[in-house]
Amino acid sequence: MDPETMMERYEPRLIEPKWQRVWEDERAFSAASPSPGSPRSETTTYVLEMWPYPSGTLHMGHVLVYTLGDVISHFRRRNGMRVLRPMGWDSFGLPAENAAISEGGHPREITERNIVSIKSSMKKIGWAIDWEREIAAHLPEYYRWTQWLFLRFLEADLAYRKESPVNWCPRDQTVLANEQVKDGRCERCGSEVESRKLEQWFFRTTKYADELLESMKELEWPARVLAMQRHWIGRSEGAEVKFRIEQLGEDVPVFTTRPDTLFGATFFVLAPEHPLVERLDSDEVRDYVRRAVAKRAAERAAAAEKTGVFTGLYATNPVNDEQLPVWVADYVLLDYGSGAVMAVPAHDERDHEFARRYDLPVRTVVAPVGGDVPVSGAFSAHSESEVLVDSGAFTGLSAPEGKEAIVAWLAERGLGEATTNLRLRDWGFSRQRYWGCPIPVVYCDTDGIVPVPDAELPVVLPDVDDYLPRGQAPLASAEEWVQTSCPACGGPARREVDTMDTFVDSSWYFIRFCDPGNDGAPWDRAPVDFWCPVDQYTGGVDHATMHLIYARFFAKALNDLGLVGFREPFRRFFGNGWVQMDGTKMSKSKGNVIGPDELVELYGADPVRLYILFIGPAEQDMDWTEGGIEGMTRFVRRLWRVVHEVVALEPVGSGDGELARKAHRTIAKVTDDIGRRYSFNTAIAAVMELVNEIGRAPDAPGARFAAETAVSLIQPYAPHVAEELWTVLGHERLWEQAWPVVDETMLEHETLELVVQVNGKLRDRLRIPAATPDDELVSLALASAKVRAYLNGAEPRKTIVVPGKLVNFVL
RNA sequence: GCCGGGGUGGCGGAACCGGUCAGACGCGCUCGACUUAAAAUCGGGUGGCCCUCGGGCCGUGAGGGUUCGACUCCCUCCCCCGGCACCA
Repeated sequence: MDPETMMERYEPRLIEPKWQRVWEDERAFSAASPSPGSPRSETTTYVLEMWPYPSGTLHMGHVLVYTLGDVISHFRRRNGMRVLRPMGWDSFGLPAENAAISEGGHPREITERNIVSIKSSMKKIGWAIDWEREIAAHLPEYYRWTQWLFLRFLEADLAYRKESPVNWCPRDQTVLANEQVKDGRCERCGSEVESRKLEQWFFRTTKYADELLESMKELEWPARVLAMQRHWIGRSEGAEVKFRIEQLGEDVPVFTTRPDTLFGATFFVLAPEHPLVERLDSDEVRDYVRRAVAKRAAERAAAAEKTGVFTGLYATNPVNDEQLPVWVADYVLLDYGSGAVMAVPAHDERDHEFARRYDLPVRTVVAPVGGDVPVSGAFSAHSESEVLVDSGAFTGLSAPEGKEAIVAWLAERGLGEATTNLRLRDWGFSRQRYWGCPIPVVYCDTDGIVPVPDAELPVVLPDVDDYLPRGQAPLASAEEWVQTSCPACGGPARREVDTMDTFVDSSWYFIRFCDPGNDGAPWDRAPVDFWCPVDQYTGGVDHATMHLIYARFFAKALNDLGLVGFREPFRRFFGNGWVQMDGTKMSKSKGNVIGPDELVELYGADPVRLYILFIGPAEQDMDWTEGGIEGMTRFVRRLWRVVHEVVALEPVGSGDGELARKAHRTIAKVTDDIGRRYSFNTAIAAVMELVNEIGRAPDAPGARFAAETAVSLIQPYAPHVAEELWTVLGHERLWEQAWPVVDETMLEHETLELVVQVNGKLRDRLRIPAATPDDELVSLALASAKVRAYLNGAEPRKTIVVPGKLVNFVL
């Protein structure tokens, strides 16, 4: 192909590899480490997207999230900021292990092969990534420090081991965190989750529950994500009240958010799994419990009817010494509150339903002021404006006063106290699988749980022959590895064979990026203090109650351990939507799946990058269509042509005409859309408008300025073609050029359209000089023949003037 | 049920603080130019209804309201998506 033709046609295959090579040679996007002691400043910025799991190929979701991050990082760099924008691999986890099981091979080989392939795809899209900081969770030089951090958590009692009922996935043969169970099913494979009692490792996430809620107000995160976290943590205010069961010699605590209704309690309920239930000597109760426990959680939740059985026991209501029959019922959950409730059927819907079914009394104790006490047996929802009735010495108090007074009365007598309850559970992170970070402890008959000394890290994941999960961790079969000596006494000991949840790896990876090569510590404080916390984090909202809570927990814990200087890891978070291809119905079996590699091959990286952000608002789900990408190719070609036309015609001067004004308005719009509004689609539309206008008058004064502006503004989205056209325009190194600056005086049109309304209806539009003083607008409007026709000689009752925009006459 | 987000042309979407006949930008469709022809490209048109071709009326899920003026604010309701769900 001769040079002439190359100049005339847009050829992504030629220009994209060319510029990718230049950036690599120039180390254009490598973030230099800060010099010792250099302080973090306003112009330091850490831009990060959630690191990918290295599955075989990229998908369009990756294209969206990393292009988004790319636009932000280019934009910030060109606005004079020093940008850290790294990439790494969340490379431990089940898919590689499952692939090893079904196809043979080692998860490590599969993972590393995938990394090579996915990285090469990423490079072809031309993302501005600092590849010199690449890290991977599965490498010993990374997981050594995951283990090291675990040991610090263990020392600080932020990690502990206990037996507890856990979510068990029968298919993946492993424990799942609560966060990984959706609708009673395994989030990953969809199997129905079972409950098992196992010894497990936990992180004490609940210790930070209050702070996790409280510091949300510092975060610039989408409301939906914060709402999800708030609900997940589920803090509720109430009281713990002790009910004595004399026959068992026990004080049984219950949690209630309605201590004001204590006088309305008419029975008492224990969860079927409650420890006290085991002590009951009744065939009827044992039989009921067996059936209730056998039901899986999902079935129990879906059950239409609440069921239960009377135990023959009575519990004493501490406020009036009434004897309440004790029932065992499946609607009470063991793992919330204390696993027992006081039942107030008049003021709790569930208790009411149960009371109706088993014909238990319903006693109203809260009623509207001055109103009638509801008919006995009715259910009444709570209202803050109601007062206590039939409540002994507390009768007549308002509901909030009653709450306070009753709790105070209980507290004085040691019968209860104000407390809060959480829905959040501690994070169980033991996994009975192979491809994860080994937990660095040993079990010794004499010394119990003994941490592996720091000097012996990493505990290297040994090779095993058989990854097939059998309910015990595959590592248990590596007998030589398992047998070790106790670091404390030197006697025989066995290694922990469970591995860590991969969310542990991803709870601290963003810190490691600041000091990726450190082999003496997980990180040094200086580079971390310089870059962290992450200023702009981007990823899927599906991680709202998993990764995004775990990482926040880690930041707080690491800060308390004195290891980092921040307590929130991600100041701003943007949650991107899902990408579907042609209405989700693409499938491998139909052979109509087109991946990013083929699209880049077919259309070029720039049109793909542009289109993924042009489809719609990036926070919404979107649908990729073939037709849409072709439109984007047309736009890039039009830009290409327009720039060459402008260069050939050599329009004189920057001009102050409409084209230059349009360019300045576009700068303002694009800057605001990218920098403040996260409105990536409308920024592209604005540049399209500008290019369309240049195309209509490529020889007009200001055309050259407008063309340069268009190329400069589109660079974060389409860096290859922008760089190429920048050289056509006679410049170089666009990626490090300052972002265009708006001339405020150029934002207005030379003339503007004055809208004239009569009674709010548009009746005429007048083109007037932009500089027309406001007080002349009315007389100009009145001069309009059309307007006079509508006024019909009448004097306007009222005249509204919006400067520079409209005049409205009200008759 | 509770919490969060939405309902705008044939389609994706725009309208940012209540103010330029709502519909930017793009897709699709359509007419035209170029071509032997097609593709590509370029130019015009494209919310609905009526029309004497000047324009008129209606129109942002439904119904009310506030306002000179409402896609935008308030009330009532319907529908869709996401999260949680016997959480006491």
